[in-house]
Amino acid sequence: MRVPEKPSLDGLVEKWSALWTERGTFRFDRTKTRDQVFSIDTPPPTVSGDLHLGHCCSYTHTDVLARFQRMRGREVFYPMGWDDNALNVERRVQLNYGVICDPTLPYVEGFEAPGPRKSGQAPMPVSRPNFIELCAKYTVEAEEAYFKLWSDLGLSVDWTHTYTTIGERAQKVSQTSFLELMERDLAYTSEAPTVWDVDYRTAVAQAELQDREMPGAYHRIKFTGLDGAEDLIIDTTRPELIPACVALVVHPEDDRYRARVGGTVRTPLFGVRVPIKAHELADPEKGTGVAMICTFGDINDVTWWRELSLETRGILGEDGTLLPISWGEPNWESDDPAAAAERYRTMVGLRSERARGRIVTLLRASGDLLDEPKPITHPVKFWENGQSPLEIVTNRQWFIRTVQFREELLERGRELTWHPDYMRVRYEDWVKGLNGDWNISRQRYFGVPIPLWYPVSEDGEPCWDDPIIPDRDALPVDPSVGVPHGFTEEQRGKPNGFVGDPNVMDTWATSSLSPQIVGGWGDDRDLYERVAPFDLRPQANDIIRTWLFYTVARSHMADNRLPWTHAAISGMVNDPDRKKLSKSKGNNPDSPTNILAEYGSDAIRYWASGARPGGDLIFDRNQLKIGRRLAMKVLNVSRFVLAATEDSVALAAGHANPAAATHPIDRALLARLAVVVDQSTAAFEDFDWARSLERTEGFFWSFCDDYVELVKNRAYGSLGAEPAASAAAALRLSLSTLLRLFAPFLPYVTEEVWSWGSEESVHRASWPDASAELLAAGGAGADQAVLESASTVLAAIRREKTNAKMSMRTAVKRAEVRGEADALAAAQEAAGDIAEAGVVAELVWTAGDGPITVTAELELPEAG
RNA sequence: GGGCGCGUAGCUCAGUUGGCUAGAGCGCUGCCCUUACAAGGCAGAUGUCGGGGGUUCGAGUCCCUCCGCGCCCACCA
Repeated sequence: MRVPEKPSLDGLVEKWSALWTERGTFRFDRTKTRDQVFSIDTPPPTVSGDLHLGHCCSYTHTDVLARFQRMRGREVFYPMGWDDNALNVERRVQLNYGVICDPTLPYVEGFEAPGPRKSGQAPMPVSRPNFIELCAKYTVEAEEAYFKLWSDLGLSVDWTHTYTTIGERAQKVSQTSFLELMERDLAYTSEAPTVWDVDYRTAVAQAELQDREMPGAYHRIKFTGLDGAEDLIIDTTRPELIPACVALVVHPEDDRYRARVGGTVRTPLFGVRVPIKAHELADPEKGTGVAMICTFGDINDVTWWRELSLETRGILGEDGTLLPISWGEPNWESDDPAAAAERYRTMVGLRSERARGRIVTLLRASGDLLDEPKPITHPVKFWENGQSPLEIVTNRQWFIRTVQFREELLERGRELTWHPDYMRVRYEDWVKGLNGDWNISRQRYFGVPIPLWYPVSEDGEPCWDDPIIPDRDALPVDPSVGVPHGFTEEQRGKPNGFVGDPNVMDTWATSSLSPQIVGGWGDDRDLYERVAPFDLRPQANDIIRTWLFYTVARSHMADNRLPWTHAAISGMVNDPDRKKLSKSKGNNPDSPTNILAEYGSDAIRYWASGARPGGDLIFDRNQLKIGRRLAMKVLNVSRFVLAATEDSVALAAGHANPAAATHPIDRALLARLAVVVDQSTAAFEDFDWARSLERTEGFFWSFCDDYVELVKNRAYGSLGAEPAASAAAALRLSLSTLLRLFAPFLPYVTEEVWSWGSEESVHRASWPDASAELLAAGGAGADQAVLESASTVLAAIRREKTNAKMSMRTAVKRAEVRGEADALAAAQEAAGDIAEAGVVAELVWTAGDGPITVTAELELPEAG
């Protein structure tokens, strides 16, 4: 037993993080079988973002659950991954190194990046391989920072099972899975209207869309009626798309326009004849009830275009600017091609917003703008990390089928156990609202390549529908570098040669395979069978529609089962004004590293663990302070218990003398603690870490404030050896139990204290068992009222002293305790302890009515 | 527009199937260096449980309704 004189929290994080690693405390034992294992499909954090407290929060929740399961005897498979395969990384690299990728450039050996660019300075174009090198460099550095934080936070991860989503193994799994889906026609390519980010020049998926309130304006515009028919008036926020107009649409039931359906009008400025169509999606209440269909302004346009079989007049290029058009040619017929061309010429090369300004001038001049634009704010779709509104352009993409599995995926959602249960609704809403298959191709560079080549025909055209598939054992491949069987590099891009697919996969297309990647699927069947399907998917609620949904979908398609049995969903961290923490909002209080240094890991974990499953958490320094105080209290009370009871009993559970806790108040304590253990355990089994902590903490403070105060002197031996042994047994057993109950939450301080009396880690100790330990040691059948009543009497005596403005050490000549008979009798069982703790010479018990009251006659100090 | 969650002390939150005078911590006020702990301890004050209606012997808890906040989905001409 090595109990320090002056215990301290300083240095515990460094000390124990290092020792746990050195001793392999959290190493996964892969000899264990599936039923002995508890496997966790840990979220791989996106390493491109800034570290913030939200990370600390949800990862703490996972770790707390992992530690509980480990102590319960499960062999915990708890790996970590880094999601470094992403457009997000490219964004950061562009910013940090001042470069932009230009795949046409050749590789430069020993390239030095210019660094963050100054305002007005253009980014330096670099080759694709150079760009990827920079991405790799960036992710390595970023991952070190993440590792440091996770390690300091005390995550009990087995770091020998770490993966990155850009790593070779992930690429292989991702490409293998893609090819399997392709073989089964569950992945397909198609040229179609695509939601497009014009800055990053890539497609994005439905799940990555985000609405932002943006200023806009209604423009009231006249379409000319033909053959004597009246003009039709529309309201639009996007007049610049008039050249892309292919039809007008009204609701079939709208009497104002019913007669016009099937007719034709002429577009303003460009003189194009467009049909008037009817469709239920047209809302008579919106604007004039007539909508302009353009190819394409929004997702509705795509629906109308498809369902009404309209023409295509695409005017937007992949960079978001208006393309040149040959007015008068097929598909661009105009009643006055020369005028159309003259007007349109001034808009070419502009992005939507500037083109809009330009066309308003033109419309005003032509008299087709009937009113001044009426400013409004309206929601506009953005890529969640983008800066410009999304456009819709038509090009070739790869898709994974999801829509046809809607019902089956809903069923999977019902099969999964959600913590909390109501999070299932978000999943169901999302699945019900799927409006297209999952677009997995991204026109980017730092990602898992689509592992395909395409033959090039005699006339130099790639045959997109006839891909050349690599051998499975050659995976992963990068088709921009590798050459397919039967071809040579010289044939790349040549007639009768081949081209590589230029695209990479959406990051979710790889991270949705995290169970397969980390579980050894494909390469290590033995491991996979020991861990899959996983027990737990922990994650935050903001990525239910992406990561959770995609993982369920992939598992359903590949294995026809759920990837895991439980999903534990965390909330978000908000600032005190309930706004999401975000650097751009300037409310990111401090880096987690600084917070860790200031309050300590246990304090952060305490704060994080206060969030219920699914519940949001408010950043609150106060809670951090309390957490630190709790850790300090654990240290101090442990010191007292161990020092005061040394040589009485051994610390570890099972070594306590079961017969030793004989005193009624000690037995009452054990009985009460037994209830706490049962409640904490039940809460944990239901994945409710917050409740477990709350139960333990509540007990702990009353243990310190009341019980320890009551029995302190007796434990020192003031009432003799046998009463002291009883107190010592109860104190030690309680401490041992409390340390283990706290261990998942406060791993550092509990490990420190545990180490004073044990060579083993508290994190490999067994979770407390109420009946085997506490009830067997004397708690069985004990009257808990003894502790409660004795505490009440002690508090009343303290109150007397406080009221008299006297020290707690002040002696009491005589104290009369009045109260209802049962409570009195219970307190009387602890008379000796009360007298010791209150420094009472004579205790008098008087039965009466009502709650316990005490009248104390204090030993007043002599005057002068 | 549809849905989910939330609304309890100045603040952050417990209050599990309805049951004694509604709790904790922080903050506030006062007292105390008490040999585990002064970056501490002890004690005290503090509430129309968002509003209104209903069921019940009894409602913070169940039902209806309204208000407010957060989020998700849809719409976004």
